[in-house]
Amino acid sequence: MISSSWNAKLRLMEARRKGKGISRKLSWRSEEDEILIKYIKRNGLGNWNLVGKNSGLSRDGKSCRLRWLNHLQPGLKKNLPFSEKEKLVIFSEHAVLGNKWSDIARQLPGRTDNEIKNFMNIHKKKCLKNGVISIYPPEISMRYTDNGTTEFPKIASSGDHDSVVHQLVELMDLPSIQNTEKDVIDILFSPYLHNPHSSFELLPQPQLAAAHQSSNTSFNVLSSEQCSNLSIADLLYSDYSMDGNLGEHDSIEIFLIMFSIVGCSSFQVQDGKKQVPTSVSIAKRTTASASEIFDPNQTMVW
DNA sequence: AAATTCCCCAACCGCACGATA
DNA sequence: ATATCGTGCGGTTGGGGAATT
Repeated sequence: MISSSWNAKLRLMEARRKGKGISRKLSWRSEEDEILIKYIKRNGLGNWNLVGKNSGLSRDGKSCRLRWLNHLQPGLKKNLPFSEKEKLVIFSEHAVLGNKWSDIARQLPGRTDNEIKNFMNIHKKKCLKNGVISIYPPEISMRYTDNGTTEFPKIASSGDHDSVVHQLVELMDLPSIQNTEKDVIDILFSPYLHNPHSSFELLPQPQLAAAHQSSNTSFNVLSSEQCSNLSIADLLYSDYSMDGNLGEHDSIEIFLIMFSIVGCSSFQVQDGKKQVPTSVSIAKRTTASASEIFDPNQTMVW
């Protein structure tokens, strides 16, 4: 067996020879793969830290685990591009689950979470580059827009605000309230604003505005017109945030629902009157998924 | 042909969570 | 109740090959 410390030395020397200093990332070599495979065949899967210590590899348990799961375990469809069917599953699941890569991977035998994550990240990047607003194919997006034929509840968006809010209250089975927008927003928000374990980060407006200015990648600001053409899933799971003045006829229902799911960094109630929020920013979603928030028995189905 | 930029993927990092001592 | 350990997850980074200049 090749001494692992000697291996490490060789690689260090190689890195120095290349003039790049010491690399932080060390690619796995075929000899290392063989050692790991042999070790697991002999000892079975168990304590990864012990694998790191006892296999003779100069790798920690985490690194061994990752290598095994993503590259060495049997049954992986390595080097096979995603089929169209697999892509559809990814988009479809992502539209519902968001960045729950491991959950999505469980729907696709032979695929790993890392693979799927890379695929979606590259896909999102391409969409952004090509000016494609929706990251989902039309057949997926359709399910989550109010023009779609399924699942997502329809609310007349052309109605006056009170009627829209009233519909929303009925739809969400909210307790009887005055049905003003402010009341609705208060109710939708309260679990997140007052829950110490809330997974939503609420950015103050100036902070978000500063983030917009200082970053050209992490925030992609959409006009409200663009927003109203997007599916809910896009709004939730792509890297968009919204910032801007909402007009009278913006899709208030989308925003109200989004407030409840995503969290809203700020809204204004002007002159104490009920008003469509005039200045809205949506903070980035972190962990909770829509299905965790809504009772599936309720009218709203995702 | 050489230098530079782009892009993809593998590897790493930090954090959260559950089990156990 | 608390500390520690092992595991799993999602976000991010860097190496290196491909494409472009």
